[in-house]
Parts: sequence; structure tokens; C-alpha cells
Amino acid sequence: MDLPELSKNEYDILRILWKNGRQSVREVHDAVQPIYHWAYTTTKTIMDRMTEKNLLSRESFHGVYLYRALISRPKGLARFVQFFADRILELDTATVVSMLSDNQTLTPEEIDELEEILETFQKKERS
Amino acid sequence: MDLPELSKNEYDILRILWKNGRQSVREVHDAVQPIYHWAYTTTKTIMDRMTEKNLLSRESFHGVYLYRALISRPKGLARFVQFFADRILELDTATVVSMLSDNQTLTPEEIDELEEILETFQKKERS
DNA sequence: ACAGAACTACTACATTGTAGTAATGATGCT
DNA sequence: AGCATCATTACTACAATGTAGTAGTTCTGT
Repeated sequence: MDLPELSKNEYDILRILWKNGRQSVREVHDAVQPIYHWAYTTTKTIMDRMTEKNLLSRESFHGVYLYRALISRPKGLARFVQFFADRILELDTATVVSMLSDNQTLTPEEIDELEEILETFQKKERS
Repeated sequence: MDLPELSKNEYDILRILWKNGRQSVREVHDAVQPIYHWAYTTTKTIMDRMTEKNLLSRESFHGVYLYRALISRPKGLARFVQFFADRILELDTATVVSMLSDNQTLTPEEIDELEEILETFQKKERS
């Protein structure tokens, strides 16, 4: 499973699921509501497409589907960090990663994972 | 002219033009080549669409079109900074802006402009 | 003056952003 | 228990974006 290129929408859906574990469309929808003022069916469509792409899995639970993130947070973050460091800040990713780690947004294990992802990714990119 | 939502592609084209001033498709194309391995016509299409949206202007110069950015760098950056601070780092934009300013990626005037943009933007967003 | 190279306009098709509609299933009320 | 209503789902739709091909036009070197 290689590093996906997530859209903002997709990323924000994942963010909810990383935070709250498995949830229904309704729950995710209510959670993104303050940020995106989507119609309910918009949330649904995005989540279904993400399921097709294996970014999410879903299982039926008492008549409703519950969705779950299939990629880790470091994996979801990596390309954003890469892009932001590289092309907005124009500095190396290490500085940005250290902000994330100071910040305790990610656990130390997640930081490790992120660092490793970025390393292999950058190596591949240069070749 | 309100704050545009730029795609990564669009942003990277603008980045070239901010750096180098007015350029032909060929020049921009060669400059993005290391990052995106686009076909020449892809670069062209993106730039034409950006022209339609008034992100770029173009003028004919000895039989070739030269393109120029119509928005300032702080304007182009603002939404990325906003998104990144808010949803990736989950901290306020000030911290990120201070990185940009330490970094001398932007001139002090550009930093000022960026700060102002973010302020009004966030005010609007909350309302 | 013409062959080939570069440039431009137009077209194309898949994916994403955003949402509506119709069908199906669950729930509450009488 | 039976029906009206509400929520959920599947399917469809249409514009914008990502990515590129083709055909026509212009330039340039010989």
C-alpha cells in the first residue's frame, strides 16, 4: 500500500476517523459540519469513493454502515508535510516534523513512522 | 479579488512566476519538469485555465505569449498556511507564519501582507 | 521557399467536488 | 399491527481539475 495523495476533503474525513475510531456517515458528517457545510449526501459520496479506493473500510452494524480508516495518520500526513516543507516553507521536512513532535499532535511512535515514510519517499523521489 | 483556493499544480506554476517574473509556457514547463513530469501541453492547459480564471495574465511578445502572476505570493500562500496550521499541525497560524519569517522565504512586507490576510480571513470564517 | 520545430487552440477522458432523487429500511405513534 | 415519517443508501448528474493528444499555425534555418 503506497503513499496516497489525499485531497483536503479526504484528509479531513480521515482526521475524524483517526480521532474517533469507527463511525457512521452521520457522525462523520456532523463532525465536519463546522468546517465544510456539505450536504449529507456529499459526505456520503466522498466516503463511498474513499471506500472504493481502500482508504476506508466499512461494515454493517445493526443496519447502519460504520466506516474505519485503513491508513495510519502518519501515512495520511506525509505528503502534506512533504509538500508544505518543500514548496511553501522551502525548508527540509525535518523542521516541520520537529514542530509536529514538539506539538504533541502525534505520538512518538507516529513521529517515528512519519520520519521513516518521508525518508523512503524522498529517496524514491530523487531517483 | 478574494482569496483563491489554489490546487497544488496552480500553486507551483505561480511559484515559478513569482520567482522569475513573466515567462513563456516553455520556460515554466522546463522549470516544473523536475517536480511534475508533465507533457508540455499539460503545462499549457493549466496555464490557459489559470488565465481564464484571472490567476495569470498573458501578452504576446514577438509571437510568443508571456504569462505573469496576477496575485501576490502572500495571497497564494494564505490558504495553504491556514490549512496546514489548522488541520495538520493543529496549532494557530502565528507559529507557522513565524517560521516563514525566520526562514526569510518571504520579505518582511510579504509577511505583513500574509498576516493581514490571515487575520481577515479567519475573522470571516468564524462568522 | 520549404522542411522541420515550436507554439497554440481545441478536444478528450478520468477523477474529484458537490449535490439531488429514488428506493429501502427503521421508528414512532395511534 | 399498520401506516406515516425520518434516516440511510444507491444511483445519477454536472462542473471543475488532472492529464494529455491532435491538428493547425507560425517561426527558423538552410
